[in-house]
Amino acid sequence: MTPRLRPALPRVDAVARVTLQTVADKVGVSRMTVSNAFSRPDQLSADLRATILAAAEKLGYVGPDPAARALARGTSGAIGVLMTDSLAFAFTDEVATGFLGAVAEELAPTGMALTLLASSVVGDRVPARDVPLDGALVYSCGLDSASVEWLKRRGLPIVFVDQVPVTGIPSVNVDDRGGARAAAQHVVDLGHRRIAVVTRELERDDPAIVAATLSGELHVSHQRMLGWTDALAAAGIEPVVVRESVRPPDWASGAVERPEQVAAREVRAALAGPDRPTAVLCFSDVMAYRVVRTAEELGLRVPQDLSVVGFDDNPLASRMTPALTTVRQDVRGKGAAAAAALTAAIEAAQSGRQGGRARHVVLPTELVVRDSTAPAPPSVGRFSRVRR
Amino acid sequence: MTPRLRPALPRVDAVARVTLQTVADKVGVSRMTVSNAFSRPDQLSADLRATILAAAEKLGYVGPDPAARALARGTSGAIGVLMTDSLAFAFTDEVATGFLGAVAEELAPTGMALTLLASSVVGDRVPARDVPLDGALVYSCGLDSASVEWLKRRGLPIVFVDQVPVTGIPSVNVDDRGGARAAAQHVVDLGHRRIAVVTRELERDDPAIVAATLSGELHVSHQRMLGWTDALAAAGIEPVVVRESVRPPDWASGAVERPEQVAAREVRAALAGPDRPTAVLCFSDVMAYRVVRTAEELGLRVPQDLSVVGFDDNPLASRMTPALTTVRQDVRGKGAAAAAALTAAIEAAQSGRQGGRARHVVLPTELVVRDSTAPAPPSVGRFSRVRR
DNA sequence: CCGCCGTACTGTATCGGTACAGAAGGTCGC
DNA sequence: GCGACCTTCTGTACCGATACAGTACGGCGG
Repeated sequence: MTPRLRPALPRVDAVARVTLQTVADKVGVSRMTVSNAFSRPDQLSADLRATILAAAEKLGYVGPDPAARALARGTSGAIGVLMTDSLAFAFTDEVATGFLGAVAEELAPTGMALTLLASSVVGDRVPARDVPLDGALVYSCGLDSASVEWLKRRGLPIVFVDQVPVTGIPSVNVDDRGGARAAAQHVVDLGHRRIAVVTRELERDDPAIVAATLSGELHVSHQRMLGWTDALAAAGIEPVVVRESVRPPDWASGAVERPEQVAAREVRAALAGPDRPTAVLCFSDVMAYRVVRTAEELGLRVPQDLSVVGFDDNPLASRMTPALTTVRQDVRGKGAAAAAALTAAIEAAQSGRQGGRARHVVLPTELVVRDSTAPAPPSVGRFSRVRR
Repeated sequence: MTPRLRPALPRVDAVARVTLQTVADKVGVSRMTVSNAFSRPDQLSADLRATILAAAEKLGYVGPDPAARALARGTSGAIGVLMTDSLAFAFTDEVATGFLGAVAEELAPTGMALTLLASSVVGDRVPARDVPLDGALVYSCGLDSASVEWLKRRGLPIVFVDQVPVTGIPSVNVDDRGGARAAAQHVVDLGHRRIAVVTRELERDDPAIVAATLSGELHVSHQRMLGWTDALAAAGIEPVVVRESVRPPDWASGAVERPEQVAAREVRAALAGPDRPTAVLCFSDVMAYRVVRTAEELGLRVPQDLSVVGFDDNPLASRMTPALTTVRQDVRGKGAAAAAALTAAIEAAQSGRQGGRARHVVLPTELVVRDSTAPAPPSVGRFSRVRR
């Protein structure tokens, strides 16, 4: 009964559509004058403008159609943010909300709207390709880089955030490596020698993962790993590594556990052994939170038996018990910088300037010591021995 | 030096713009065929399509321009959410993030983007009027209703959330009045007789506030107030009312306090008197949190000296100490219902049906008793006497 | 009285596509 | 051998505006 397959829109012309022309005919002026009445009031006399506006009101004309205006002007008034597959992430993860809140605040004075783009593809809809936009932020995107490609190909002004910097594209990053190094050095300084690292999947056999790592899709994970090993290697320590998959569970193939459940199981196994680590460095505060809970379930006290360090300084870190030692990144500063860089790029593009060299911003990180780290417990277990 | 005043976009035609026509000329087919190659692959032979795609690639054609497509098809692939003035609110308030997260999840299978619209007006940019959209959610908008008017006038499919229902426009609400009634009844049942209410500004002399209340801009505040007084009046109790302004501080006029600071001062005054209330009903959990902190500063114990009830069941409510007694609303359910209603309305509009009567959904609320409420303390003070 | 200028409005050419109704040519059934 | 029919393309007519280069005209200085 209902013609579903056609994507087109058989307009609802109960009342034949009212356009500039309708109004122009009614008043007896040119279409252009009506356009000016709405968009460039200084171009016509106040009297005529009033007449036109009145006629428009009577006819039910509501002003220039946004889509037509976007086409003619070449501007749509919206800025995109390309996110990980799930849009809900933008509202769920406290680090993401902090970042986006700052972006929104920075954008407020420009009067632009903020369009959240999923990087997933549904049917033949690809938001990054199909939605009218003036520019976009690419924020810590997952494996699915097709959408990033689309944004680039469209020639939109874009800014990379938490992605590997690329020449020609402005980027905003955080000193992930330095922060991770400080975290690792911290536990080393506390005397820990058996140390585990819990992070996102990295450098596995899966070609897609390797490619993603190399191409910078997993840039942040990579940098933090480098930072940890900087400090650990210098101390002659080889960490135990637990990796959490970055792929969503493939329910169809019989995988019934979510990635974090799998990781939790592995963490539990690592913490249960006789040579269990005495310190754990985590990719994020959320992961650290799970590690602390797992440790508690195993009867381990944090920090007496196990030290745990997170990353991000998520609000969760100071809220949880024990308060988490972590590496703070200035999430809001990152958002503000990204938004500023993007508006600058958009303005440059619109004013014809080819833009003066893309800047690459790297914001500092800072170790925040709280209650989840303590000196290494006196050695126990047959392999334990403090070196030096 | 730089032509700043012109809003127009002097195209960056370093390379003359590549369009369908360019490709068509190159391949020697009609423009329409190239369009079909990209948008309706079933309309031409695989061979020709491959040829066209190859030529397009070589010429640097990236696919149909979103703005032009939006105009021609009448669809932009984005759904708007009109928010309170500050967009940052969308990422700051935990109730809002819960709602929007659910909206995003419900929208995911449609492949639509989510555009956040500030209701403020910057210069001559009015997002609600200027951004191409397929439909919009109007979420608990503040005083500034001009943007709502724009959405309505554009004839977009819209859904009201936490606004007063209007015939012809689908709406999703929560049983605010019933929830507030339950909250009030709860403290009455606990024996409280001196009760305060902390809410948003309502029914003041300011004509704008009155208008906003009547027109439903402050619908939620109004309903909750009605619910409280339902129960309190039945018990013969007249509450003390503290109102928090809904207007942002007018720094220019010398107001140096934020509305919540002003309210905090008034709450403090109310709680400091000899006939201080023994229970406080709050518009939101966030307000309740502040009341608890203020009480503590005054040396009052919650709940022994003062019972406090919130509203929303914000995650904050179960996180704080003492855990907050509150009225739970199903924020995620609200988001899912709103998104579903909107997609239905959009489909109806696109398929030409005039849509079968706008539905008005009201979701239930539920009193959640935690640790911030207790029986009224034995009466003290000269006016105290338990009635009945 | 003439040329110059500013104001107010108009004409034309896009902006870059899509929808829909053909047209051309080949296949199939009888 | 001929018409129905399918596949594959094409032509035309929009979608609803804006930009820019005029044109018309009244006032003003010389």
